[in-house]
Amino acid sequence: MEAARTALSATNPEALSRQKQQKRIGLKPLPNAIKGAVILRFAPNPNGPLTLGHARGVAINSQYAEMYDGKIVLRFDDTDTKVKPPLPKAYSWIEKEFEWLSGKSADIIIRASDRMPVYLDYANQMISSGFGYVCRCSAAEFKKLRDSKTPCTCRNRLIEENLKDWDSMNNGGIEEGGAVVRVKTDLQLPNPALRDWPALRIQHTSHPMVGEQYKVWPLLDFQSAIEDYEQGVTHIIRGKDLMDSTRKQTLLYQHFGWNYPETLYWGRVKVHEFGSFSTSGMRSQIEDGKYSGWDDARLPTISALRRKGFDPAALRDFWIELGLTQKDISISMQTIESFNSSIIDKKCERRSFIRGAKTLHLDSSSFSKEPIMKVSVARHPDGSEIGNREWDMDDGSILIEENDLKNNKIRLKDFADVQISENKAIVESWEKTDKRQIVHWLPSSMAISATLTRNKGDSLVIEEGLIENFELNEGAVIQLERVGFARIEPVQEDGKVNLLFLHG
RNA sequence: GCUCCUGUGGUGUAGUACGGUCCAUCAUACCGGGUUUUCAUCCCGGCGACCCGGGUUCAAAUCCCGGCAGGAGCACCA
Repeated sequence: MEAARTALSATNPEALSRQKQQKRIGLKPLPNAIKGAVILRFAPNPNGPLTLGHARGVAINSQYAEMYDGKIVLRFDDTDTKVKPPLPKAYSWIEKEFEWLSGKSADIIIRASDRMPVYLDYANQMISSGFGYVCRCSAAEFKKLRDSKTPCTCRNRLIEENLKDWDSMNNGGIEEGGAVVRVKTDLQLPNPALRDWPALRIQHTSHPMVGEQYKVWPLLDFQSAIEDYEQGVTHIIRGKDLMDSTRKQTLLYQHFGWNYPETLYWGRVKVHEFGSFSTSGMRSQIEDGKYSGWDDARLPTISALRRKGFDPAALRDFWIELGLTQKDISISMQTIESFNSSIIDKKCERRSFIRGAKTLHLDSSSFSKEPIMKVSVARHPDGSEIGNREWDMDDGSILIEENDLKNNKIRLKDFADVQISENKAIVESWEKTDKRQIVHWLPSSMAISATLTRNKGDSLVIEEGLIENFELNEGAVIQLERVGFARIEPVQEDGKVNLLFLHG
């Protein structure tokens, strides 16, 4: 060690006196990014609303857009009508969710299905120029040929013949599965996924947005590549499962003489509590009635998180802290919740919620002749939310949780030390005099019945209780004292208050 | 099978391009303590990691070689 130091002091003395390592804050710089000239895109399939996983794409892309004064394109990749067909309502849901998550709407919004003429035109160019061809082989036949690096018989036909087949693909003359358009690549490429990859295929099913006017639809690798070029996208950030897609698209760009955008990847994310996010899986389970809708509290959708009361800034902070690593990771909702707590705690008012209520009669006779009529407690302990909640004591009957009756000397929070004796709570002191347990409570006259729903794994647990009837505004996120955060759901016909548990 | 990616504490993450700043950053979780009229918040302390093996070097988390482990793609899905 000493020898190393002396060697160092001779050759590289400044190395001995540098600062301690700090953690980099925020996202690392984008490669080759010019401020003001960055164009990013977020391209979901509108087969359902956004999930927690999509939030990563929104958060990171919009953060980079902000860092570089760039633009962000929201593009609906809706070119599949069979496997993951578009859900018409999802388009506007996604636009709104994007806006909610990023705090502003996308700079440009486009639907691939509206851009079909562009894609078909490029496909036509590709065939006319000879770097694309119509392949009539079945998928299975082609796979065999591809694996042995041999061209299929369709590959070397004349351009005129290809154009003729292209026309009949487009006018419905060829059945679904009867032909695809392939991009010519080097068949000796070591990566089998890249050899003469398919760019467009036939779908005769009706598209929910544009109907039956197109018989040929581009696949993701082609549509996305063309559209990125058309929009001038400079940086693509996508999952690393799409690495081969980048390589395929780069080959296509070479044919067209274009430069491929800078591309960055992230790894797969699982959340302990939810597993992975499959929009189509959720969709079928909602249709089967297993979940009440996309905002069912058990689902990892943005709509469910929003309904529970997550703050979009917490979601953003969380994803930006995770950054852009290519590692496959498994994270816990607890981490997201702690981001959320730190944002919402200071602005959530407190309310008392009593489960398993036990009625006691308050006896303050040894302190005052007159019964106590009013109690005033803070909306928030730190005064971040200024003001008080005014409680009307009425006949002096109060409620506490049965669980809190284990001790017979307790402190009613913000009120009095009491001794429990049968059904009486006898006031011993107004001031806090000892270390006895502090419990939350409520005058009976302030109580209104309520339910608290929380998701435990894949089930919903509903607790009945009584909530403090003081400014219960629909949609507000409040902190139930000694319970946790919850959001007030729309009031039902029976007047009952429904609370949806957020987290502790 | 072919192709590609990734391995830093319980979970994430910084540092790796150009080896010394690193007895390795920060957060979260957990444990302990303090403040507080909530089991909330806040504060303090603790805990605990460079996948393995070689090599190069005065010096390796960082470079090289070889293993091992995990993940992804090879769809007429996105």
